[in-house]
Amino acid sequence: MEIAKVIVDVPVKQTDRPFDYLVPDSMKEWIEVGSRVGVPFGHRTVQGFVVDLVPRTGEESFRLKPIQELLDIVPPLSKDLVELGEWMSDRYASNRILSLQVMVPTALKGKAERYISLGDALDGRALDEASKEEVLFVWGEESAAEKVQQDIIRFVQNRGQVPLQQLSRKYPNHAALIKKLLLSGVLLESQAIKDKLNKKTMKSVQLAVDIATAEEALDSFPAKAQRQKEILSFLLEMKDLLPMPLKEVLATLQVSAATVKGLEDKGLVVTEDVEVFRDPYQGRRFKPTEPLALTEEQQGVFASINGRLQEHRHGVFLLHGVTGSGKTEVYLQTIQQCINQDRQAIVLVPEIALTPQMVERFKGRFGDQVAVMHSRLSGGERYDEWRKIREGQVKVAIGARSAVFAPFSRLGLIIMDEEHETSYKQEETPKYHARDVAVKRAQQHQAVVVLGSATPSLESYYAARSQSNDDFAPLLLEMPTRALGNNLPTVRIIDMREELKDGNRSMFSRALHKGIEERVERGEQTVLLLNRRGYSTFVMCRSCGYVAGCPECDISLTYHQRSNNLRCHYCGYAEAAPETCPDCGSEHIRYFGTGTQRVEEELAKLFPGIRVIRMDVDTTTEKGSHEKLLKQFREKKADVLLGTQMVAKGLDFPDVTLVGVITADSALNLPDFRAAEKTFQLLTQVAGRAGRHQLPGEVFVQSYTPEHYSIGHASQHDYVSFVREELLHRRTLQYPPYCRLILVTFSHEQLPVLIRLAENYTRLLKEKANAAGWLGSLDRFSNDAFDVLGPVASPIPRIKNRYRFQCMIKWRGDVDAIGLALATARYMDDDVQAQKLLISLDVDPQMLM
DNA sequence: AGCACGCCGACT
DNA sequence: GTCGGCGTGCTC
Repeated sequence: MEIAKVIVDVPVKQTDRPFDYLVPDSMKEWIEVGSRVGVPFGHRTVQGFVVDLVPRTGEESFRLKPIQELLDIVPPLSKDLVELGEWMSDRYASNRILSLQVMVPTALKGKAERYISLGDALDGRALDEASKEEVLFVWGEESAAEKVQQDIIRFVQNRGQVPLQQLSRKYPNHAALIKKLLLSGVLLESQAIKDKLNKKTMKSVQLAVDIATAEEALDSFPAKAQRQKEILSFLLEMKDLLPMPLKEVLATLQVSAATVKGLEDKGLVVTEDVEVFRDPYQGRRFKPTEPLALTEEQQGVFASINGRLQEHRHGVFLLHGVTGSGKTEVYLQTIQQCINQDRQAIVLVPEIALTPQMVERFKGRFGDQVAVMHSRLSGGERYDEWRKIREGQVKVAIGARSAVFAPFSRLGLIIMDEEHETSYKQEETPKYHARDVAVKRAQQHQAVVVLGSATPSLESYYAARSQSNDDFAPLLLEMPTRALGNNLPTVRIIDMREELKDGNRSMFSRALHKGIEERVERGEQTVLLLNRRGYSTFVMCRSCGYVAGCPECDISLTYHQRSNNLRCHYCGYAEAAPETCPDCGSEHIRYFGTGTQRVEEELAKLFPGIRVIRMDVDTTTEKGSHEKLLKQFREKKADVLLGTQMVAKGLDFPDVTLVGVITADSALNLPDFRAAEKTFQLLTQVAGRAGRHQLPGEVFVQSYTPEHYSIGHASQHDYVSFVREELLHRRTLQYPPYCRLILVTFSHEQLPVLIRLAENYTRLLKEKANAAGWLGSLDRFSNDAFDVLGPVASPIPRIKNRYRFQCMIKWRGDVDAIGLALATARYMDDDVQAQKLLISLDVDPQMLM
């Protein structure tokens, strides 16, 4: 007999440790590390994951409870994923259960359901014979309730087991009665874990006898059952594709289900429920693609990566390639090598719904060996794609952040495209960065990681260049030229202050205006980008300066045209859009922030008859709408594609010869040390959208701060110079990559309490760091450093009526900053409990809000 | 997180 | 005298 260590699904720190359970003999062969189980926990049943199995030692085990149920035949997690989960919990200060849960589809987050069955107070005897008197005797009740009691008991008896919910729904006014029946032992309550959704099945037809017998039967078939004969001969023809969905048989042969039933009665075929995989790409055809001949540059990069792959040795590569340099083809051919080794590959993309073209290329090359993990898939679709991976039906998984956990058993390669994207960092617990998880997973599997980008994050680039960072030091590979040999487009920066000075108050500069005009005349296309990061359409009164804000969060409300209301981004609060100022009654209330709708209106005014496709949150909420809009644009059903960031990513249209950025600098003023980096990345990326094919491209960037180095270097396509300048700033201010950050956020309902506790925390942290001899070394150029800034009010100082303060830890080298930050939070457990303080840690934060 | 146990107010 | 309010503490 073994003991299983189980992490239970109760995400609080008191239970954030393994609990011991006996493994019943019946499950002995089936329970593994990574199994999902239902266990009795306190007075209820909860779901948990087995993280270890140890031999039973004796005395202690008589106090242990046994595992109640095993929830899957194939364990959803493997040993290496369980280890990875533990690593994540340590690294990102997360509960163990949350780290494990994030690795499996949400469909497997089961919850206990209560069931009612007949208890032994009736001793199994039929109700009519024995129990009527007995039951009544048990509670000594009379007539009125009598009938209902009998009803309930019969109901349960007939079904054996009834979900409590169902029973309560049927007898809504008799909760007390049910309770009594439970107490007296007539009814019995049990609990079992129920998954969020079931496997989808489909009625299918299969031969019930072997081929020879079936053929024999076919020859001697009674003449009057011609239809049945047709079916049987069809099934024999299709014998390699059995079982075949019943629907398909009926549709192909134009027969009815009754005919099939006739065959079934003869014992020649059977119908059965066969598990089907929902395929979100079903019926879609992907143009097959053949490997392209690599350029010399691509060949060199491919050789480096493939060399390491063939050695079955872990390695990380940072592939810095300009837009259009053909990174994807390198990925594809590397993956082919990986598949040839009978190993599997993961492809990570920032947000898969935004890059349908990428999916098409992978599906086109590898067909149904590819599983796609979309954020817009339904829970069931997601689960099915995941099972294809777990059950070894596919060789390649492509998806966003969480695809890094794709449960492959022989992982050979992880590719992360657009490595610099912030969406790789999860903002909810566990706040992991897919890049770091990818490196860790690859280490476990002796696999290769390829980080690709035209604008690598400063962290990765610096680590690659200096080769000093011991955490991970990727090897730098460069692809500086475009694969098709065409030039990067000319970028022209337009000073909007000059435009204003010359009396042009429109949002389009004269140059951009002329550019669009020319494209429309020539039948070429234009992409217009509105950089709205940190921007929103807020409501302000021009008379008194009133700004509509959320009553529970200190943040301005966003105007939504479609529903004509104002909404809070953070808590969902909504109110009707005012027509007059609620404060002073003035009618001069205006909606600010240049929305895409306003640009669209302006375009329509300036260029009568122009066809515009607008792509923003308003027009892309529907499933598949994104793809649809892009398809329309590709088919030249519009002259202009107008949108926010989402138009900048990975799109490739042959007839786009002009890209316009309406306001390049709207992100530059944000309180974020990465503002310049983000601006540079966005501009570089959008500039890469133009002139990728035969036609030469042109890019116009409108800006109010054209002298800013991020705009200047982006216009020259000069990543290296930008990095040099940006690194100087980062070093001066001591920001990543020269140190690492931990953001500690405190929240509480009362401001004074919050401030006191936040200050306590910071003071404690400093004391401990001081005692360890770490503190204050940040300014000096020492290898080890630790410093704490704050506490200060968070950039959003109140959310859902809780005030927020934060402090920032900067550290580097050989100090256990994460451990210390966590230990200090634990030290304040009493306050957390008694004062209802919340402390949250974000290791290596991407957003400082 | 749940859920039970436990100790003090407004009701038959 | 009882129903029930939610504070406190535990869960293999």
